[in-house]
Amino acid sequence: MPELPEVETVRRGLAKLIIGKTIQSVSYDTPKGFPNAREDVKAFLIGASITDIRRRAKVLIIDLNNDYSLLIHLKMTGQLVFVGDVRFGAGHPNDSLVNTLPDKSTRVSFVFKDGSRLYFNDQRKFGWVRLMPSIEIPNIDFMKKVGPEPLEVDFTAKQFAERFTRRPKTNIKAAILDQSVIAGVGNIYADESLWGAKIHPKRLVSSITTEEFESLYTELRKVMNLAIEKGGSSNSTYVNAEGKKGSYMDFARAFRREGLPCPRCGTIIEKLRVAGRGTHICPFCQTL
DNA sequence: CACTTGACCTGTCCGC
DNA sequence: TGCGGACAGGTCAAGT
Repeated sequence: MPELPEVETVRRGLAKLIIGKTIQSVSYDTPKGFPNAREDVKAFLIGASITDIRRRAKVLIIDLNNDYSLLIHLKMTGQLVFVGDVRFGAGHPNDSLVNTLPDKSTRVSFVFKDGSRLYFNDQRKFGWVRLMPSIEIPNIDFMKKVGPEPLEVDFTAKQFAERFTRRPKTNIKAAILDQSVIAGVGNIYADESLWGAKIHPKRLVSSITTEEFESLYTELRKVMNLAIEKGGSSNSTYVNAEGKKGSYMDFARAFRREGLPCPRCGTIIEKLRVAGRGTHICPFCQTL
């Protein structure tokens, strides 16, 4: 799923909906949905209140008032959906999804003291939730190796290009998907930004010029900011914290547009496989 | 070591 | 309709 813009959309939605709420009960499947639940997580969760919701790369961090935090990764099909009042039932202004939860892909359910609920749904079961002391978060392997946040205001094009020097012999698409190079980029926004910068995804990193890195930096930030503005991309399962889809796909220029004309030159967009992922390019604008 | 490929799961879509 | 295979927003472990 969910890449940086989708996770950020969920974060913003949840921040408005659940900060300050107190957990009354929690249920989960183990070990898939909640791998460390065996460590008696309920003792730390029940009675705790949510103080903040942060994001690092594609990981959501829900801070509790007892110095513990929940880390959540949505992977491909994860959803975090808040249901304000289950008594509304059919006819509630929210999308129908909130009226049908929990369902067979629900992996973790939180019930708050006011009766509202938060569901972690994940069709493919790749996602996870973990509880850990907040102070230990920076020490986990992922946080130690993950690259910089591309939308930070003080993150420059020069810093962006410098990050890629660690992967000189791979192709640019594999490098931009590598979370240790840049945080939060996934398949959609890799394709969209490479199209914007007119760079073929199979180009070797070592062949990319300074000007091309500057263009890729600009396009990536533009595309991700637009995606956040549009509430993310919903190909199939992605929804925000209120169960609603994002509309970035209406603005996509290459991703999943094979067979359609390039918005820039009219050449038909092609689909190929790069770094093991479906990849979409304009064969006229993006050449090897 | 750097890089690439398969595995993890369930569901859907497409061709026969 | 049914069945098989490919594929899907991500990341690891295991291969080369």
